[in-house]
Amino acid sequence: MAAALTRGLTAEGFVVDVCRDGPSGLEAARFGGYDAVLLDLMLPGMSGYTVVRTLREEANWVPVLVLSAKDGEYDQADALDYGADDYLTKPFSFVVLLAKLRALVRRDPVPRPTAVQAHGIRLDPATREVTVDGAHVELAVREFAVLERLLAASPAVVSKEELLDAVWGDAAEGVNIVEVYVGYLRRKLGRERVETVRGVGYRIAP
Amino acid sequence: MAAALTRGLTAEGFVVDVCRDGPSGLEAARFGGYDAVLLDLMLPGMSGYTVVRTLREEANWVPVLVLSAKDGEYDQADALDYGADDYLTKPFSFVVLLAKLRALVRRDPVPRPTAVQAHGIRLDPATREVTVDGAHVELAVREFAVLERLLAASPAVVSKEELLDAVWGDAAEGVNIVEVYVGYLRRKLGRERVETVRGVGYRIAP
DNA sequence: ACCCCACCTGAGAGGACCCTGAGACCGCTG
DNA sequence: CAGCGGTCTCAGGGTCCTCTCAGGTGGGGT
Repeated sequence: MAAALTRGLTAEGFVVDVCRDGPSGLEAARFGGYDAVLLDLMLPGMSGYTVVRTLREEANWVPVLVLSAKDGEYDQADALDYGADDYLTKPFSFVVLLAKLRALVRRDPVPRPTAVQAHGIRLDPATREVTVDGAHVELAVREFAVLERLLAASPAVVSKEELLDAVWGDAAEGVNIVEVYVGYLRRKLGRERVETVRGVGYRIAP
Repeated sequence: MAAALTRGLTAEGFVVDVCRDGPSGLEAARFGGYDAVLLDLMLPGMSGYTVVRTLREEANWVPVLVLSAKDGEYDQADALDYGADDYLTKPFSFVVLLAKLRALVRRDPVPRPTAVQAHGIRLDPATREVTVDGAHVELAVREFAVLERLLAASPAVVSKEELLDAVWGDAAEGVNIVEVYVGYLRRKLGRERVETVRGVGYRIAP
């Protein structure tokens, strides 16, 4: 199959390198400077999951398109949560593969971590897990949403109005509810983690 | 289905607005300031293709996740080529939808306006951080606004009337308040940082 | 040398802004 | 039904920002 894909992609104008096992693919992705990686999940030596997760942990955001015979829905979700950008199940159409590949290459190579992280606070949108300096913290849905917004903006300051709009939507009443939830967050994360910028809003403490 | 999705996404902490036809959806996407758009291809009034293509032609790059009962391979390719960011075919798994949506939302971090800087004074509008020769300085909202204006104009001189108009607006009373706030700034930044040009105004000292 | 006027500043009133405890409401669970 | 966790409103109280005012200072023109 690697040979067939190489032929097809080359005919479409792509320049293709092939690796035949996990470790060598990881090595190539690390240092090859590729525009995109086409990754099979079933690899000798190292699973595709491990490859993509390792890359992301190393802050390598090369676009990864995962390719697999598996088709359980949770496999897709898993691959995406591990940091893959897109997913194709075999048997797949070459036309679709081309379209997805082009879409990936078009994208800006901006860092896209699966988890948001700043100043000791880690938040994983997929698993709803939040840790502060490694310690696990339980958050309610609203609290989680507020923290997510603050982390996404960090180190910038987020106004109460923006938080209100992002978390409560247009039907929001007043900004006091934001103050209350920031209070809840401080109680759970630690008093100093969320900083008030008087007259402006809140931010994650540096 | 819209109701079911709204319920599910709301439970996950998303804020959801629903539009039931193409034109109203397009309008909402244009002006709603959304983090992402979930778009069905089969819409009354205007096809989803048209919606996403129109948005892209208007240079609106809001992330779009297309959702459709169609499953021909060319539909997927078409949607992606029209500018959609990702694609899901019905019936789809809610877990996968969530994963894809999160991947889209975290894609592009908000572009931060760059910091203003002049003669040892650095001011970052996003983080509201002000440093003088590297030392951090705390400023109130009004003080910040005055300094921002002075820095933006630097090395030019800014008249009191212009500062008054820029910071206090039309309802301004007298220029003495400007003098008072320049005094506050000098106290915090250092006496020599803001220079008085008698009869004209103020400027950042060279 | 003198004086006028632009500018500076300390004091203090008032209030905007923010935090928080108490409690109502709701849906879920045992 | 009682208990509980999550959500939200409300009012009281503390902090510090904002602005006014009046008196002081000094530059520069005559």
